[in-house]
Amino acid sequence: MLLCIFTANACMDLPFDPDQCQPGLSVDCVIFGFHENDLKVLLLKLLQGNEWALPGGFVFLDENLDRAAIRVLHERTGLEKIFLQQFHAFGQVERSPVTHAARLVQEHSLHPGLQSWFEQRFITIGYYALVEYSQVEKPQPDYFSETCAWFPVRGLPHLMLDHQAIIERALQTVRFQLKYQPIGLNLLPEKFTMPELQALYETLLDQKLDRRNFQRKMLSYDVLIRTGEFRQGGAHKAPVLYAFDPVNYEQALRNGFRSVW
Amino acid sequence: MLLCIFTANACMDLPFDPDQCQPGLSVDCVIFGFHENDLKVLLLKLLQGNEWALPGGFVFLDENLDRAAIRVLHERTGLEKIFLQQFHAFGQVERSPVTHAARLVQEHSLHPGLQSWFEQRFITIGYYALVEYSQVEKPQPDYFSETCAWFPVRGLPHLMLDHQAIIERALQTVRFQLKYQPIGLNLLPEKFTMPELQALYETLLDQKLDRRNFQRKMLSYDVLIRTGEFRQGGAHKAPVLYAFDPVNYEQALRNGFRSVW
DNA sequence: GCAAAAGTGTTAACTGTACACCCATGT
DNA sequence: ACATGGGTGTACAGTTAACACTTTTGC
Repeated sequence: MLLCIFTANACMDLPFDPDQCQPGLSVDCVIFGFHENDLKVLLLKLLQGNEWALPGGFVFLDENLDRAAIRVLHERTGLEKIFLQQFHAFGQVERSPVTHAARLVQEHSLHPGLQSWFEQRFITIGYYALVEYSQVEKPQPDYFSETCAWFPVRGLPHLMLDHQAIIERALQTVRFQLKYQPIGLNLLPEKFTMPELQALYETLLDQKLDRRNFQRKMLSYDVLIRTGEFRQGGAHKAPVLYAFDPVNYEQALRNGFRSVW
Repeated sequence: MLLCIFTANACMDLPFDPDQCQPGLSVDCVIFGFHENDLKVLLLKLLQGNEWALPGGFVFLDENLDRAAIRVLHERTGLEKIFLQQFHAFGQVERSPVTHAARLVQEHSLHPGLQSWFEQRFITIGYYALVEYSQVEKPQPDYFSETCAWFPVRGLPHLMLDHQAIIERALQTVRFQLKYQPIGLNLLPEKFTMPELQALYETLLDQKLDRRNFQRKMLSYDVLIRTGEFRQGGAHKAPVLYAFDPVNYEQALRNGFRSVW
């Protein structure tokens, strides 16, 4: 069977060689972007079908798991060196129904030579990324999809398989992290204002925060550097521009903000 | 190749049928127990060899990932319905060197019919469990091992592959959780005293805590029930026995102790 | 009675919350 | 001038940390 796929690939120019991939394993990336006070997720529209899916991919046999996730992210967004975190392995049997591959082939969304590969039972490792929306100029669809676009997390289209649940879980993880670890690096431009950072927190938490207390608490975490510059051109008083202190940020990521005991 | 293993299994009575397992995937359980103010981990000693390993296993094709972890835990400890949490997927290429299986066969630790199965590149999903030491009467070795025993986390033997790193990561996760979520259910007997709970925290954190402040803070989390009974027979004043409130405990697990924002 | 372990209480320092006030900018 | 967004300050409430005192038990 494996040999058969390999032969198929040799003559049909498939996008990847299943024989070179870890069987039954995939990575899926929940790529969050922040734009116009709205949290967005990057999704792919499958060829021919009406379903959308998370950017994902397979893991080459000689490729580290994290590397595979970074590769997927890079192929879709062109970004490198961004914050990418594994958050959960999804391994329910029901998440990869055998009928799924046949349907995709029928709808001409999938090359028949890959049907058996897609009929495997898959476990997927979920990663989430926080990227700066404006830096992603042209999201690239992959071999299986026709469009790549941002969607607000509160207005997602119909998603393939359990991808809705994967996004939910990623959001939950991000919200939890928000309480105890710093967040915002890679999700905001290099220099940003305190109100912009606050807007990010308010969006993620879905909750209004007090401007003045937010500023004080944020500064007390000691992960921000006041650049001395200001955001000019706004309609009102020019706000101070901050940047993250990479060293302290990293440390806070590891240890958490508070030593409760 | 797969057919070959299947045939082998049919005539050689192997402990599992590789054809019925998710290829290249395993689960490993870091089972923590608490005894004599010491945090222990349950390990298996491989047949013939001098190496120890985490209790682990493979995932049947029709078995949920979590189920597989629960099964492994149950087979080793006899315990059911215990707190088991997935914490990380380990997917470095280097973690499963191809030479490993050959060496095991050479040392007669592994049946030659399984060599090719073990030569795959494996991704393992790490789970950690917190169990009550005394409830595990007789830890059971599996097909590949001769002994099953507890080791103090500060005195581990030489471990197979990257199992040392897996334990480290599990410990780190538990310590982080300790700050923000309740812990101790399943790790302590049903009824326990405040000093016992404190000893658990001190062991996990590797740090002395103030007895009086600990008690107050712990009670403020509202996850403890004062049973009204006392631990008799000690050399000194009989301490109050507490139990966890299952409902509040569950809730605190989900939401964390503090709403920081 | 004493030492050691356990329960309860007090106070001062710190942290968080809810505001008030002032400054800069475009209309 | 004034509406609006932004920076800084203050006072009160709540929480935490440090430490004292009392109770119980075995020797």
